[in-house]
Parts: sequence; C-alpha cells; structure tokens
Amino acid sequence: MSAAASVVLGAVLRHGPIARSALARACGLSPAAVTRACAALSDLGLLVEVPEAVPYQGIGRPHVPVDIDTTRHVVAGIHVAHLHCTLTLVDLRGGVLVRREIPHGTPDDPHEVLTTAADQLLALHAERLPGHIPIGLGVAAGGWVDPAHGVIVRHASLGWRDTEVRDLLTARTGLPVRVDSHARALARAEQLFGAARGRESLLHLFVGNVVGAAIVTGGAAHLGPRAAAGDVAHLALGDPAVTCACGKRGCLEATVSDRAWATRAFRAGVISRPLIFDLVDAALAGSAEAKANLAERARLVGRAAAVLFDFLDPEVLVVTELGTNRLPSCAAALRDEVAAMSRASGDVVLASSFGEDVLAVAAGAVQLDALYADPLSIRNPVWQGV
Amino acid sequence: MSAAASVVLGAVLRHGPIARSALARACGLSPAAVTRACAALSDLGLLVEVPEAVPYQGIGRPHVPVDIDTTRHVVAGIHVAHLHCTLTLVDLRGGVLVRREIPHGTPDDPHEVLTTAADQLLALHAERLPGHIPIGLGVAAGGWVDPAHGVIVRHASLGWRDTEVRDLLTARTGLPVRVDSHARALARAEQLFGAARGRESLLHLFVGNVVGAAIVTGGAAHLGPRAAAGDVAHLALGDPAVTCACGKRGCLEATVSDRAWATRAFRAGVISRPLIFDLVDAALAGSAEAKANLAERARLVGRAAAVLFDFLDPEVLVVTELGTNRLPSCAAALRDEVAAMSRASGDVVLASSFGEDVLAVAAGAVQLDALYADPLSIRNPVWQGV
DNA sequence: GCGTTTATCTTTCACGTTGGAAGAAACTGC
DNA sequence: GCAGTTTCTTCCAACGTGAAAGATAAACGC
Repeated sequence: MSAAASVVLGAVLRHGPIARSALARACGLSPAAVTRACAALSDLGLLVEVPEAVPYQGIGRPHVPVDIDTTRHVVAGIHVAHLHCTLTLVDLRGGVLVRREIPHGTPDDPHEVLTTAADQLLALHAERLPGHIPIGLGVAAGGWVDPAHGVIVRHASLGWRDTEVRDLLTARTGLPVRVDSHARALARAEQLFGAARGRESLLHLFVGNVVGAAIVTGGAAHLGPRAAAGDVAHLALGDPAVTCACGKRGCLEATVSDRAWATRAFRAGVISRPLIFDLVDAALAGSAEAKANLAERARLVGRAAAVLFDFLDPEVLVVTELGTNRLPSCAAALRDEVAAMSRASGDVVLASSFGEDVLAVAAGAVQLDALYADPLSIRNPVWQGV
Repeated sequence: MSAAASVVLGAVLRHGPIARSALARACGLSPAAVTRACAALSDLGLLVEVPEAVPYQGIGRPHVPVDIDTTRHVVAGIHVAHLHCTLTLVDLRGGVLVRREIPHGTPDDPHEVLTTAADQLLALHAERLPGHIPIGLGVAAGGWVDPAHGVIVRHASLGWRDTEVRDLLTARTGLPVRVDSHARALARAEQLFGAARGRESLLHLFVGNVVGAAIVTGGAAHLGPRAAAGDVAHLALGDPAVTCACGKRGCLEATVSDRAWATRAFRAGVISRPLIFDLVDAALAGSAEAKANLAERARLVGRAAAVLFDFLDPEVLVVTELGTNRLPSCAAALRDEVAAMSRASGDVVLASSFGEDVLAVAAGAVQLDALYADPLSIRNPVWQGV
C-alpha cells in the first residue's frame, strides 16, 4: 500500500548504499516518511544499515547509509527454453546465486516439465541456500505470455498452448508465482539492475531463436489487451527476399533469429553446421568471415530496431542478441546502423547488461519486478518469526 | 490533488448523466467519496444535477443523475495550420461552440501570428460567449511539439523553430496555456470524447499534409525524452520507389501525405490540379477513378498502420485522414488492409470521430486533457465569486 | 391513509499516510 | 566542555478514504 516504501526501495536499489537524508531528497519525500519506510523495510529484512559503507567526512552527525539486504531473501526463477529449463536463485539485486540447467523430460507435457523444474528448484534451495527465505518464483518463456493470468499462451518453440503456469506452480510450491515473456522480463531487469536503471521508457529487442520486443513507457511494461504488445517476430522489417513459415515475406524472425541466421550462414558455407554457437565461436576465434557475417546480422537487427525506435522514441534501446553481446565489432555495427537509420544517438543503444546470465536474470526479474512494485506485500510468516 | 475527483469526472464524461450510486460502482469508490467529489466538482461549476435526465423507474429513493456542466465554462483553442489559424471555443464535452478561421498575417513571424490569434480569440469570447468562463487555452500544431515546455520545436509546414508558445500566450491572455502536437491532441480527444472513450491504450495515426502518430499507453500519452514519440513521417513504411526530401527512400510522409498523394494523383491524370480536396470532391461526386485512387492511399496507410499496430498492440487504432473520414469505401479499404496485414481485428480500426471539426476539437482537447487530469486545479477566482 | 420496504444519498467517525516542527543524537571545531 | 552542524526520530495536525449509521424520498402492501 504505502507508496513511499516502494519509492524508497527503488531509490536504494539505484543509488547503492545511501543515507536516509539523501533518500529524502532523491525521492521528494519528507525525512519522516523516509524513516518510516526504512523502518518497515528493515523489519521485513529487505534493507540493512551499512554504517561503514560510505564513510562520512563532513561536519555534523554522521549519516547511516542503508542498502538492499541481499542476505536474507532469494527469488527463484525458471526459464523454459527449447531443450531445457534454467533454474535459478537470485538475490534482491539480481545477482545470480545458483544456476542449474535441466533437460526436459517430456517436452510435450508442460505439467511434467514445470513440476519437475519447480521440485528441483525447491531441492536446490534447500541444499544450497537454506538460510535464505524464498520470496517468490518467476517464470520466463519465449513467445506469447499473459502475465495478468499467469499463462503461457503460446510457447515459441515447444508448441505449448494456453498453459496455466501460475496456478499450477503456486499449488506445487506454495510461493507466489509470476509469469512473463522473455523480452519483458529482461526489459524489467535492465530497468531494475542494468543499463536502463531508473529510466521510465525503454525498448528492449530480444533476438534468439525467438525474436520479441518489450515496450516500457511511463515506468511500466505495456502489455496491450491481448498481452501481445512487442510481438515483432512477424513484422515485415527483415529481408524481403525471405519467406517465413507463416506465409508472409520479410518477417523479422525468419531473417535474423538464431535458427534462421545459422541456417543462412551454413548455406553460405561460413559454418559447417547450422548452429549459431558455431558461428559465434568462429568469430570469437578470429574468423574474419564469421565476424563479417555476424556484423551483417547486427546491421539487419539495427535496421529493424531503427524503425521501432523512431516510432516509440524511448529513452534507451537495449538489444539482447548473442553476437552483439559477445563481440564488440557486432555491437558497433548495430550501433552505427541504428544511428544511421534513426534519430537515436549512439549512446542510447546498448547491448544487454547480463552476459551469460541473461536467462537466469530474466526468470528472477519477473518476480523481483513485483517485489519492487509493492515491497510491503512480502508478509512472510516464516520471516516474521525470526 | 484528490484522485477521486478526477476519476469521478472522467466517469461522468464517459457515462453521460449518471447517478452517484452508479458512479461509486463504476469508479470502485465508496459512496462517501463520490458524494464528496461531486460536491467539490459542483462547487467549481463542472458538474450539475440533472434529476430529469434519467427518470427513475424502480423502488426506493430516486437517484439524482449528475452530468458535466457545459454551460459555465469554455476552453479556447488555436490550431496553427499552414495557411491559417483555426480559433475555437469548446465546451467541456468537446463540443465546438464557436469556430473561426483567420489567415496568417505574416506567417514567418510566430509572435505576430500567435498574438493576433489570441487577441481575436479573446474578442470572439467576449462577443459570443461572455457568460462562459474560459478555463484555459490549448494550442495544437502539426510537427514536433514539446508539451512539457510549451514549445513548438519544429512546425511541420511553417518552418518555425523552437517557438515558445506557452509563455507568450499566458502573458498575453492571462489563461493557462497548453501546447501539443496535432496527433497527440486528437488522440486525447478520441480518448475523452470519441472512439477510444475509456480505453487505456490507443494508437492514433494522423495523415494530412503532415503525417504523425500518437502513442497512448497506460492512459497517458507517451512523449519520449525529446517529445518525439510517434514521429512516423520518415519511417520507411511507404512506397520504396519514392525518394523523400529528407534523402531517404520510402518515407511514409513522402508517400501518403495530402501533398504527396495529390501530386501523385495529378501526375497520374486523376485530377487537374495537385490538390487533395479536388480528389476527395471528385470521389464524393462519384468518380470511380478518384475513389480507386483514394482507396489505394487508404491501403498504403493501412499497410503502415498494420506494422505499428502489431508492434504496439493498442486497444484501438484510430486513423484521421481525409479520404477514410469522408468515404465509407476508403474506410473499408483501410480496415481490410489492416486486418489482412496485422493481428488487428476490423473492429478496433476506426476513422476519426470528429468529421469537419477535427482541428477545432484537437486544439480544445489539449486543454481539456489537463482539466480532466486534475479538475480541482480550476480555482478560478472569477467563478468563485459568483 | 399510513407504516413498511427499498434504494439513494449524506454524515459521522476511525484509520492510514503524509509533511511540518520540534527534539534527540552524534560528531567537529574551538 | 560548549556551540555549531547535520542526521535521524518523534510527535502532531492535515488530508483523503472507507465503513457504518443516519437521513431522505419514493413505491408497495394492507
């Protein structure tokens, strides 16, 4: 309920260890309100005082910086990919504490995949971080996801339809469960912990086997009435010469998705198997041909991003894509292309902040999003007793 | 400040004459809160009781419907077009009470154009509606406008740059002044009084001599850090064969703007002068060639709109364009094209609600937007005295 | 015709959140 | 050790809200 608590916790997250007096200025709240909010958040184990963190130099009573307490709670995350689930335990700053990948038993059976993942995640928690109280469980998946109902409407690669995730896993784990799409989860992560920290608008373009986008305006993700906002997979922003499985021409996904591009590179003789990792590895190993090939993809992604950027005009554009995230030359190609084709200046175009941990962070961010929106809702009876 | 007053006034606007009890249900407020809000709004002359409006049939104490009081206040509007200003006095329901067009004296002198318009508008008010208290002045213009600073950054056709409108006209008229772009003003009008009534997301595409869009998400217009959101004029969504004055190919504005399309139709021999009105008049007079020509434009607009729609996934798409607004066949062509090229079903694609009055309503809506956002800010000392 | 029933609207009161002001606390400088 | 300074806390009044009780105005039933 208390709006102040949410604002204060968000400001602490952004500004690191920070004194209450500075918080009051940063949040536009009275000192009294900040004290009250900090007390409440401290009682819940979300905030700690760290007197030694920022030594006080000046005159007067020394300040007592507060910071996010990452030692008490964890957030669990499940990312449902094509061949495996990524299980994660993430702290309140989005730091990945534990990560494990488990292959799907029976990919056609959502119930089995999800309950197995949840069970293993609980076991992982009991084994590795028994002292951390789990706040909730976030589930991220590529494709069309309806976070309002906790449903994977259409999983991008597994063919699942209208899979009710939230109710299933809440019953199974007893934790609050939130579900969201890949692209939106990562957008929120960028906004909380990454490049878009503190920004109120953001366009996040995710290019993997799935291609998707997330639109953040006014500080909140825009879902659309069908939760389909940002579905750019089949926009005609790609190569017009490519015919997509959907029947249309020039679909973005058919042009630049991992699978599509790997196939294209394979046919062009750049790699010997149609696997994107082969292409990236070759580029990392120094192959000029592979580098040029990936830069070409980055430019195609950039051309599409330029259109979306100019239309939406967000504060930041973040692109999550294997090549640009690992190869500076690709990131530069992307940036140049966007700058050339749009009003965006180079400094608002950024590669994902999360490196290898993208999937792990995404899954956790789904739940952390909810925490930072309403921190006082964490009324965990287990914790209250300690 | 009171959030309830804004919510209540908005609900009254949407639901016409409505009983307080029904308002409480519609707004999710307690009856007490509604009573208080209505009393405050009544005192300000924004609301009236209309006991006879909805005769009560059932048992129990009869309800007393309340409605927007359109008899006390007016909002002034100035729309700055290429050759003239449209001056308007609009009531609180967006109804145009007075409209007058005045040609620019010296189009190159923003100061002269704006002050003349403001002076004439004040005179018009004194002459025609002296009993109505002016709440404020809205200014709408095509191009790049920064409403946060009240500045026309770049007028689309007059070549004005960084014209400070708000401060100039506040000083001149003593009224609160708000400035916004054409596309956003009309989007807000659609949301308040038109097709998008009560919707929280909306994409409005405006096609005139200027081509622009407005993005509404979460109930509020998205501006972007430079107030440039929705600038679709130079997106490559038009005919790739067309080269734009900006140097790029396929720009939307170079393809479908009034001027560009009229020129194209003129060259094709459909009309004898490159004037869009000739084309529309011919079509209205029954010319099959002109109709086909305008339907082709509607389809091109639809193709561009489809991409933007699928990306943003708004609840409604509203297109303001001369042909589709006046010719059912064009509206149908647009609808069909959007439905074919996007996920949008036909019923979310709508032509503008305001017919001949588009410009007049747009100018007024800029200020009405502010009124409905914070009705209690109308502390007009003149009114308080009555 | 008069009390009962029903629904609308208003008033009263308690609650929660906030900012302002005063006070307590902790340190420096003289 | 005392003034000066800044941080943080406590107390209190203001505000907006919902719940509940009360007032009001009609139809209904006998």
